[in-house]
Amino acid sequence: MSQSDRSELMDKVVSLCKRRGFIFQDSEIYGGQNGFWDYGPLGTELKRNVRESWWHDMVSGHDPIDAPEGAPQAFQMVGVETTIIMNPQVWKCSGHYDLFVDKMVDCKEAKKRYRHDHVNGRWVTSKRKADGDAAEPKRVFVTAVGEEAEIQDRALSYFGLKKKYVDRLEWEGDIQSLTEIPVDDYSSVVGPDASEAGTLTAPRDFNLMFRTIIGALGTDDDAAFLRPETAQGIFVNFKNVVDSSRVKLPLGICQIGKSFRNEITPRNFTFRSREFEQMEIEFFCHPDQSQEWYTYWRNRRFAWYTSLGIQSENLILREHHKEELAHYSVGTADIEYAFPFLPEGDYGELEGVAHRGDFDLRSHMEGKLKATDEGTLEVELNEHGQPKYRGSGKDLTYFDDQIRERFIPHVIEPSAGADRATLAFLCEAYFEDKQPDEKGKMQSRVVMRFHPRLAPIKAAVFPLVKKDGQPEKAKEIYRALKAAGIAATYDEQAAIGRRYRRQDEIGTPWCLTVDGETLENGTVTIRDRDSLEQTRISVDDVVDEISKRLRA
RNA sequence: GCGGGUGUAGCUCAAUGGUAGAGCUCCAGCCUUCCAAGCUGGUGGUGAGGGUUCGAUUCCCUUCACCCGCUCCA
Repeated sequence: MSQSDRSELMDKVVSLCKRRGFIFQDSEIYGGQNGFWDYGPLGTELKRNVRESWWHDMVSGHDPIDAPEGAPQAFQMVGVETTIIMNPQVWKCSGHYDLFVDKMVDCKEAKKRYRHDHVNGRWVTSKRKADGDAAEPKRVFVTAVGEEAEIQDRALSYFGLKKKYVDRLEWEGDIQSLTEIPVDDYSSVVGPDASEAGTLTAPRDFNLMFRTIIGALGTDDDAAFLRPETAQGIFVNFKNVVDSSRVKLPLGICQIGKSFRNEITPRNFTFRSREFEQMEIEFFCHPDQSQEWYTYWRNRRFAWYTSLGIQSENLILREHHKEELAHYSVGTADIEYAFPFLPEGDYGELEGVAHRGDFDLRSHMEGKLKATDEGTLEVELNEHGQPKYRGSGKDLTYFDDQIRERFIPHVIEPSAGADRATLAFLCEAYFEDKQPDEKGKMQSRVVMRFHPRLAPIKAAVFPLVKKDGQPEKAKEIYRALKAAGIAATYDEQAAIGRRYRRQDEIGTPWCLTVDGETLENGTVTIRDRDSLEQTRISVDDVVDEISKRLRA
């Protein structure tokens, strides 16, 4: 598909979403709200089906007695539902607080990130050794995260001067915070760990967590945060679940819920939203087995998307490179979909499957961890030698009474985006074909080819004509379907062909039509959305037949 | 965050410094025995705020949203 075809396809999906009530811009009558989206009646059903399929396939339908295909052994899966606002200490220990709250500048050369207000510097002019003797003097703003002496060292090193030539540095003004330097001058700023000028990005807000206040009279001291991921609610409840639920490792604890991130650039329809829903599993296992489980979950989660109708050529499993990995992660793979708003060959993340080691449980025991130069983790200390953020101090280890061993479980985290999955299913389902009309002329048709499990409406019931007792019979069938818990709709409006097309456009897999024969022999036609084939079945078998096809 | 573009009915698109039109959709009826465009009627709109003007959908400013590129992606 060409680039313009892809972008046209995306436009059509967005347009259909609005036209048929899948997705609306949030607060649209007030001009909208960047990064927030609402689901309409059909979108709500679709997303519910995504969530319910996930919950069924991962939790409620899971068989803990025997090992599923490909799994190293049998395991248990349970659910929790934790709060959006948690004790702020959770985010301090998880590491989100430090990363998510301040204005930061990044150094493209040193690949480091600094708090904007922690970087200090001073204007200085001198000749640069590297540029040769004939070179003009340069004026730069040399910075360091420390104090005056350090800035001088940095300047000497930038100009390539030995310490005894310190008088060749022509200082100008006092030490200033980087916050006082206009961004236009950043091409002359030498970053704290850079060898060249101009490697710092403009300062950016990293208030990526939404802040709120607890208590009606709350002040900033009562600040709290909306969770940026549901995972921490699982980690802090690990001990509760183990102690209360007669569960053993290996164990998956699952949660579906809203999360909030103040994205810098919300874009691409619902793909990057500021309020979004996650479907997360934290899978706890013995450290010796964690590699096997990591491989298992990667493959299992990939297969989940294809089982619900995503073509495997539109889906990739991308293993992260070493440099991409968080410092605690042994491995991470993204499950990515070829969204049509991306260039050909590019994929967008639906789900990340991360091997997180013991980082999370340890952080909540000991306090915020940081990586050492040797690549191990230790508690980050403040200037008094105390933990920067104190952990809970609770024992979150696990005792395995089979092998009589106590250990901190390792965690495999398959973390899926419910809205991203929903969007992928929408894009994947969109299809146009040509079908003959009543005169045999070919007409274009828009059809959403949702997997029946995901389709917002499973069956539509029509009387062929609005007379001869057909509507009454059709309504009976419609009510029988509803009573059986099958999402159904009834429509007697307009010509039969038009009614079929309306259902095609919202992805209803089957249409049942009452006609003259129905009243004679008690059969109706059942029409398949994709093949347009019609067969006759007994009215009495309708509910069973639809149920059977839904399970197929 | 920066630069460019766009914003008229549910959708696709017209038009104009002087009463904003069409097709499709939708709704109400008629007609209709299986795949959208037969008939009649109807609902409905200039993203928001301000300015210029006798009068602004049109010109100007601000703002919001969306799209594209850059940046970013914890």
